[in-house]
Amino acid sequence: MPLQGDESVKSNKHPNNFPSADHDHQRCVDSALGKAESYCTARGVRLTKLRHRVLELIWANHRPVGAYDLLQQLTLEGHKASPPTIYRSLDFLLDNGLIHRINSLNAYVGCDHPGLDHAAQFFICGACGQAAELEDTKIDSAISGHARRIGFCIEGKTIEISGTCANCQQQQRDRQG
Amino acid sequence: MPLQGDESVKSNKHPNNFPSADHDHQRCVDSALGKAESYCTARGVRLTKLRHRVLELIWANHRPVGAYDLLQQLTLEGHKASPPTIYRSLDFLLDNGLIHRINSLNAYVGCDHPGLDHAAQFFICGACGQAAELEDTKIDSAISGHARRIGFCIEGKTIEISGTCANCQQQQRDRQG
DNA sequence: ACAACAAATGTTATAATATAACGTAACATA
DNA sequence: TATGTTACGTTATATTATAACATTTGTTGT
Repeated sequence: MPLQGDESVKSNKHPNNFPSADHDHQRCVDSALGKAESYCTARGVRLTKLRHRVLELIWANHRPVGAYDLLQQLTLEGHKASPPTIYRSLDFLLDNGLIHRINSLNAYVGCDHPGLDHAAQFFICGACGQAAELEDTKIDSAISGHARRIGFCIEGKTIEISGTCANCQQQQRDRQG
Repeated sequence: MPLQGDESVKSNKHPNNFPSADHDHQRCVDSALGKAESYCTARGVRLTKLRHRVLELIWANHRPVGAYDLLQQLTLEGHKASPPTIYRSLDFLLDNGLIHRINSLNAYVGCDHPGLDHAAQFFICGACGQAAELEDTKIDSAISGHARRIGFCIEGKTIEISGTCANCQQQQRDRQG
């Protein structure tokens, strides 16, 4: 049986949408920040030092993070910030599609593919706290279809599914026996 | 051509899910409150005077209403209420499926069919402020299907589509042309 | 380089939403 | 009617977000 590629190379593609605990997260961060930089350059908007740092803090992991958590982080780093500082950065990042707001958590999470006008859908694990962004065309077209039938003109979508991800379910089974 | 039923009888069934401005709203209220009462009796939980009144206030129209708006209403009625009062009633109503919370608005809206374990989906019109609850099985099965494929165990769903309803689009066209 | 304007950030105060903690009253049941 | 439970009252405070205005930083034209 031939080798099917080098299995020792950790992939950042997560077949179940949730990153494993041991994935190379630095690659996620580098990729996201890199894309953000080129995207802002291309659009002629300024990813300032502050905005860059806030985005980086949001990308600390795959968990949605609250505005005041970010504020605290900045403060720990010696940046004497107040709420408007962080909310303005969040607004910029939201406007430019670099992050998403999770309404059910009042929290913010990084977006991997800025700029695309994508209908974000989130699966959010209550156990590990991670949020997986997807763009399932079936979900999207089911919604668009319904909107069309009732003549509703869509402007924004909030699709947030909470529950337990496959990884955490497995861990819970392991723990129980 | 034969008559196709009495068209002078106003129906509370709204083909596009959004109630028309002139619908007989008292029927919505009576129906909802009636169902709530029997549902609570059946389940052996107490729809107290306060809870009943809060539910009634929420059903004042089809617009999601904020906790502090309800509080103000109660206060105007001479009930010296403070936030915990209203939030406890809201919690009760939420727990018993008599209302839903609209996460994207931090607001609460009445539910027409309590008790059913239904996956609520909302279309929310930014023009008239009304929210239409639906249960589109295609949307729901698209989400369930995706969850199954990634092994995600669903606990709760937030599906809130914002935009403009057909009625309001028509009004906007009338106004312009 | 400099003036003039625009964009971003700093700063103070406050709004809006929600909960903790503990005391009192109402209700249910034996 | 004693007893326990459920609901409600009350005070204080937590959490999330924005308004308004001052200052700094960056950009552009000259």
